[in-house]
Amino acid sequence: MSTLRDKILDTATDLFQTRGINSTGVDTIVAVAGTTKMTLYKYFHTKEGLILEVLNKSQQDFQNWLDNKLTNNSKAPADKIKQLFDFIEEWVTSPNFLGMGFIKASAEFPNEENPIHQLSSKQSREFRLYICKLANEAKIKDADGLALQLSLLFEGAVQAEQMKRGSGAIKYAKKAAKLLIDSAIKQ
Amino acid sequence: MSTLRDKILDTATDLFQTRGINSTGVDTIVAVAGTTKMTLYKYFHTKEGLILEVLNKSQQDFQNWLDNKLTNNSKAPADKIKQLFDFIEEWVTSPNFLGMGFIKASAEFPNEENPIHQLSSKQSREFRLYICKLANEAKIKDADGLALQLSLLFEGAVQAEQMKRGSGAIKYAKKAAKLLIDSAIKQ
DNA sequence: AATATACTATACAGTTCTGTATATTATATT
DNA sequence: AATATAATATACAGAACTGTATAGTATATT
Repeated sequence: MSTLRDKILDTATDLFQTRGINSTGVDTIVAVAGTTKMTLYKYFHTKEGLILEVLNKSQQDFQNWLDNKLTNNSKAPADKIKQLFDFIEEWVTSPNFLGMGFIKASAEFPNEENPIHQLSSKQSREFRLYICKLANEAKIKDADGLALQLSLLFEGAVQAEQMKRGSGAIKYAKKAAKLLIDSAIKQ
Repeated sequence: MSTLRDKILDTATDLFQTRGINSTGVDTIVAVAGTTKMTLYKYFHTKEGLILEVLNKSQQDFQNWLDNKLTNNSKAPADKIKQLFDFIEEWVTSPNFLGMGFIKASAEFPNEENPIHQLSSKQSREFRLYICKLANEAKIKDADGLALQLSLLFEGAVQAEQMKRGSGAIKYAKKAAKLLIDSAIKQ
């Protein structure tokens, strides 16, 4: 129920996204969150622990948001995968959008042995499996293949948007996704 | 003619890719390169200057390699764009592959005001324009749109491969590219 | 032989970083 | 009223970081 813990988590999430993880010191985090290091280290034993929690929460928030959007708006199971990129567009073009946590984290921690890298990799895999579930529900034959292709488009579009806000890349990713989905349905 | 300058540049390129840019100190670079900081700072006035040169050289090397592959193997201009992802696959699956410099750099320096971020963004744009040139030579109507889509697939596939080596993502990116190119040709 | 050039060795200034130790204050709970 | 809990304030250890100052060496060039 500690609101201070959440405040630290939210502040770190924002600073990591806007300044980078390695470029954000714990001193900055507590200063912006309006608390002290003692409190930060009480809740998160190490900076690495904080980073891992930030990544986990960000991913959960995104997945929950997306899943709610899909289940509330799609009637038939086949509609879900067709609407996927509509909601991704909504997410990417939102003024609050700051990028995808696991994409940036994996770049900052390129070593595959690193726990942060491993979590990023796991989150990427889980998101692909989520798309795969949608493809299976839509009775698509090569669900694995389509899911991988769509996840590539997704990560590419997010990457493009991270590099240059308002790039409009998501519009074309949407078109490409439509084409790939239609082609996969026909098979 | 200075071979020591090149040695520093090559060492930094490797360390930045394998350990991350912010996680690699100049002390580490000179130790691995077998020289001293005085020499490094003689050739590269700041660490930022070194980073910018590393990014520039990496991108030039990649673009030259790709362009040579395409001009040596493709007879008709329309073949070039069709073979693009064959050579990208060759590049990505090579044992020397360590990722795409500008993708990682833009994640480590997310601020759009930062010179390193700006160079990354410029390199991404230039690569897309290169694909666009190929699409135009192949007389594709919506060359801009196709180029953007292919660059998204490219960046997504590289991102996937950076996260997990041997992910096989490039195989499916190739299939998706084929589909998108065929669809763009028909229009 | 004298001199310029390239490089090395080393020490250090000044900052920033993670993480901890210590002491104090405010707020609930019993 | 007494006591546990939560948070603050502050200082600091110890390491790592960028960048520079100083002095010395090795190799060409004139």
